Amino acid sequence: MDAQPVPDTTPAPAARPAPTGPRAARKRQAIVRAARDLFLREGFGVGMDAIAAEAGVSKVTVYNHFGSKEALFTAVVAGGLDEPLSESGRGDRGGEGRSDAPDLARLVDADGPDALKAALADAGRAWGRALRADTEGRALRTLVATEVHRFPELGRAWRAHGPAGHHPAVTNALRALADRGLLDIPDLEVAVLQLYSLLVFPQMVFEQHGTELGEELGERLVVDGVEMFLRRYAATPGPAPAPSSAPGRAPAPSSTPGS
Amino acid sequence: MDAQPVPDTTPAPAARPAPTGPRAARKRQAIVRAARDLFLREGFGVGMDAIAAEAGVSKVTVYNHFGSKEALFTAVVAGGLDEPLSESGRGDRGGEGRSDAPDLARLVDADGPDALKAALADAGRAWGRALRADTEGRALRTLVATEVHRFPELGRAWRAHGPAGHHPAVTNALRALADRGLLDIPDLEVAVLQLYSLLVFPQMVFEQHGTELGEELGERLVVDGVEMFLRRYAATPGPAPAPSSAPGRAPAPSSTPGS
DNA sequence: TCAACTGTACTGTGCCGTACAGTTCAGTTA
DNA sequence: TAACTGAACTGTACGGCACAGTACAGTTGA
Repeated sequence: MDAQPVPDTTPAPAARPAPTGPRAARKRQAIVRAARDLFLREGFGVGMDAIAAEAGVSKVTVYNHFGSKEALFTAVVAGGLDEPLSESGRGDRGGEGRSDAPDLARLVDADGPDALKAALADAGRAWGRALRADTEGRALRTLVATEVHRFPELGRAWRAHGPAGHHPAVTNALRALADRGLLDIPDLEVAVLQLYSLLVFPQMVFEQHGTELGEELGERLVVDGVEMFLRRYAATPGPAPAPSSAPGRAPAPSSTPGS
Repeated sequence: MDAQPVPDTTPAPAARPAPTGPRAARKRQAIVRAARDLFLREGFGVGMDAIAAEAGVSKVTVYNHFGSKEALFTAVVAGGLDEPLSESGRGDRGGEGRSDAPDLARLVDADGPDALKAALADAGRAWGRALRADTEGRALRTLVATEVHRFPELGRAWRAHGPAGHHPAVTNALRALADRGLLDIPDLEVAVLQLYSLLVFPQMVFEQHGTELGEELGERLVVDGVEMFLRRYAATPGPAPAPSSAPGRAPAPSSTPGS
């Protein structure tokens, strides 16, 4: 739009300095909430009047808080990305269970092959549940995917919330399990991706295509995926399990798990 | 919103009967092509003037062929879905290689574990290449995902082109391999999905998030994914490999999305 | 020859962003 | 507690712009 050489030294020459105060905070939150709902439901083409009306706020107030529609959009998206389903109770249709993140502690604390298998399957089910409940997140992803070319500044926050979002936690969990001799993982990065591939990616792909991976098929995929993952990475009980500097705790697991 | 009793009995009272003739066909094709390019690059918000200009055609001609912008959009999407990268040579940036579909014949004809492993890896690489080259398809998917709520008629064709697009071919290939005793697959539907999960879904998920699964990491995933798949499903060489020539156990023909 | 196409100018509409006059709220001082 | 004050908010109306769709007279091509 404007290619004027705006001096960065004067960030807001004539721009209102953004309202402050307790009431302003309430209004601002209402605006962001309404804008998110409408953006996710109608797309970026929704009008500012509609947003202001939905927020119960005058359109001028919207422009006093966020200088432009694009600024509002980026604020909404950035905020939505960092607030997966945070405590702000969305009374209507938001996710009910707090099962957003699977219990990774149970994973690392697994003290045997059977517990590990159960913990992995539970993690897969939790991921599936979280994905299924995260309608907003899904809409947000597709919305950003289409509009990111017009808002390059979103690229960073967008990429940060890609599939590598909570990789570190899972990576650490798998590494801990490998150090304890329960798993034998030659390529940790690949193993993490494979775990995701088997347990969560199918649902993501199906959902992105407007289809629903059925409940029953999802369960079969989780169970069989865990089976597959463990058949590949479960440490063999015989030889020295942990080569790294891990506390050499003899695991003594059973033989290869049955079907 | 609108509850007006529009008489459906007169579907096209004054609508032009759509131009015919050899010239009209050329123009029509040019319009569709330009519209697809612009829709995929700019989104549905692109102007009709821009589309007409890109097609080298008057705007009136566009409206003579397609009565409205929405009709043009649906025509473009429907056509684009059914023409993945068909022979119509897209000179500019379209996919170059004809590697769209991996060589499934080589898969079924594999005469041993090593050949099977190589064929699977090659299939994975071909899928990755096809996905990487299919920029249009990716943009089309996200575009439809965002606009499908405004064009419900697209839902059917959309869902049909989900991840289960070429499931049947792969399913048949795996079944043939199982019948020949090279694989031991208890749940065929799950096995097909797992093969996809390991070989192609990672790239799809990363691409949908604007990230790029690097070439090198992709190769590691293919190699390791094939390893994992075969470790799970390779028939044990010792005992009787093939239980029977009949499809041993494909009990769940549940609502598989796609044909 | 006649249908299809072109170029331009036009109407109408929807929407972003702003101006302005009046009103509500939150904190401060007496 | 009560009056005061200024920032924040409201409602409406408007400028300007972009765009969907049309009218019309002239031109091209099978």
